[in-house]
Amino acid sequence: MAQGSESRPERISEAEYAVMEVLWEKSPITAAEVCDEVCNARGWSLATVKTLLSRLVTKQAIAAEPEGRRFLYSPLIARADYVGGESRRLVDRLFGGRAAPLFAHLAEQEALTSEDLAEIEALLKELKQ
Amino acid sequence: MAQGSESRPERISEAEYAVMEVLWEKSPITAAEVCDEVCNARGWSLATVKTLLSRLVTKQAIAAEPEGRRFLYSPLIARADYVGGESRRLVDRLFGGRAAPLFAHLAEQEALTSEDLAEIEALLKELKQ
DNA sequence: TCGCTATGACTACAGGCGTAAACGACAGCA
DNA sequence: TGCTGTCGTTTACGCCTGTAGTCATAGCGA
Repeated sequence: MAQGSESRPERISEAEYAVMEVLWEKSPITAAEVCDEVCNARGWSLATVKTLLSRLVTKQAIAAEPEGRRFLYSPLIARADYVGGESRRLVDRLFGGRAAPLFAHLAEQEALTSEDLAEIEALLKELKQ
Repeated sequence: MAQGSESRPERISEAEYAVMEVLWEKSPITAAEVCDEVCNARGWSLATVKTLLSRLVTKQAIAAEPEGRRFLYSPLIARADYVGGESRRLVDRLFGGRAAPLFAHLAEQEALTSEDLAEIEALLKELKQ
């Protein structure tokens, strides 16, 4: 890890993640626009979204650029990075870093569609060459 | 929602999970024995372990059976259930329930050892018949 | 120019978590 | 029989999270 001190990705909570998803979908956007996307779905008020945005700014997960008298928010961390990090965390924590057991679990739970299987198979083929 | 009230698996926090791991490894055991296993590794005092055990009992994740004047604790939920649930949560939250993208991510991050690949391949073969 | 309105900052508060000390009961030893 | 050490229980407390209200303010329309 070493030098990555100020880039430390402070943990993003679940509510915050919902906001991030909107920004990843479309950015830069205003707080009101974010609210349009999630307030209904989650039963939030605009105030809640603003708080979450502030916290994300503090955590350096997003940037706020002044536009007139309001802000336009954009993600600072890539979706792939976050998702990758979380996946890794889970695999490390629950499966000792090994991906195969995770896969076995999903298979056991029948959480894998035949589509999934086909895609994974294709990926495997790709990885092997 | 309705009826599923008492079977609701209350969320287990990360610290609690560390305790669960000990119980899954060996049970029933006493609080002191749990402490032997984790206090050093996590820098906890016995008191902390006791608190976590109580909370787990409240959450009905473990059972406390009186033995003399102390308790022997045992897991009430299976490791596989917990692990499976958490995996599912992650896949749902981050990948819309699809396992293939998770797999793709792990592959991209080179989080897959060749061993993993072999195992997954074997599993795939099994699943296909 | 003056009040309305949209906007971010600040404040709030309850609940969960991490960590632990204090307390009270009790069993065993002296 | 009284002390002491061992248990589980209770209480504590600060931080993070979810959720939201209030405040000051800067423009915009009248």
